[in-house]
Amino acid sequence: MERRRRVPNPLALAVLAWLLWEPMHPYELGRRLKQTGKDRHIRYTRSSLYMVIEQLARAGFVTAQETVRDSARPERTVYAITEEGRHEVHDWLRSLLAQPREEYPHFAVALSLLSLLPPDEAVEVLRRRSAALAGRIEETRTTMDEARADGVAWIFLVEEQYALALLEAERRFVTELIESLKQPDYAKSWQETMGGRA
Amino acid sequence: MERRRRVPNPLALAVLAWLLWEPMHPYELGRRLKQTGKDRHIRYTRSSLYMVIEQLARAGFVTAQETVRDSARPERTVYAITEEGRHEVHDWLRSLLAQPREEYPHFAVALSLLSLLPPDEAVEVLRRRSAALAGRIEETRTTMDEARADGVAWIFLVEEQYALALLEAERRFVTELIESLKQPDYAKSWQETMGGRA
DNA sequence: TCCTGCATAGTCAGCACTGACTAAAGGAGC
DNA sequence: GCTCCTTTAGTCAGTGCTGACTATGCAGGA
Repeated sequence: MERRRRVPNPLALAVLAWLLWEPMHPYELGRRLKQTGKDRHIRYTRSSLYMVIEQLARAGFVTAQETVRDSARPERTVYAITEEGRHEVHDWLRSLLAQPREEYPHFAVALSLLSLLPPDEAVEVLRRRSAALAGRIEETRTTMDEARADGVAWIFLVEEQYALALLEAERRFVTELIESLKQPDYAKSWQETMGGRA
Repeated sequence: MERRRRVPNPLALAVLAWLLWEPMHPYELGRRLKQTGKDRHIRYTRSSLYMVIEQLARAGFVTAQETVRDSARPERTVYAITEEGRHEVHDWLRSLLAQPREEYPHFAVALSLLSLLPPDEAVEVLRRRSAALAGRIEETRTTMDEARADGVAWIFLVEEQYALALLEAERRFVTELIESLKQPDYAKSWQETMGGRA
């Protein structure tokens, strides 16, 4: 199906995409990722950034162009994307968009063990989640509104729109789940099967 | 906020939960994870299972009980959960349920780069995704129906229900996105800004 | 009787990732 | 002109994870 990528870390895709624009040194890349808020959807730390760029260089997707010593700053290596790198971006992007991947949200694991908790405790923690989700939904909406007010086109906000859709779906799910757990027959059957545990 | 877990891998939570039931050897644990389909929501391979159990033992959440040499099979070490382990399961479970974590779905990264693709190409790949999503939705529904027919209680299917809710939300999102991309003014503005690239 | 394939059970080398550290320059405050 | 904090820029040790490998028993066919 999907052949394994030479550098599977999604951070690598973002790096390649920025280098499509112009050559840059790692620190600059990191700054742009932060500034444009793209780091909200990618697991990003400075050390992993350097690691990933090293891997990209080994794979031949980028090349070290020059080592600049601007005035007196620590020296910075500027990287440029290669032809192979350009190809990789497009191929990877198409495949990520076309094929849903198995994702493993932590919440799903927790849900599969929900029966371990007494019903009232389960309801309590899920209420806390619901409130937290409401907060995130609010935040995301604000971010998007502000961006739109700054004239950012909708196409550059699709990933936020997607995050919002998922958050809202999860919130609906949690709300319904809480209702189900509050039914007296659930409490009863839980007592019968799990009540006598250590 | 959330203090870091000694063994953060979610597979560890599943392992501890099974050991709550009775002591077991690693291979047996793996078999049960597969049989009950819990491996669909956890990143699971045999090697990571052994690694995780080793980590749990170091952390004091499980202890090696005995090394059995049943007839002639390779010897198997049986592990039991400790008091600390029991505590960890409940604490971890509660915190996973109560606090939404930052998840980093690959699709979000891809979406943030959607503007790189020509509109008609974007529409084409997203249509493929939509079809794939429909397939998964169908599969999940079937799995759940079969389980229910076998008398499995709803509480043991919540994680599937959750997966279904997310899949359906994503499908709706993709459908709407395709419609937006098909608008002639998007093609026009894409031509203007991106048309003249390499 | 031998061979092949499959299920059981576990090990390990190599690489990826993270948190913590280094180090120099710029600027604020006194 | 001195001190201290922040920003810029990058390194590295330690640990975690994955794919590929090892090894044994057993069933069934030729």
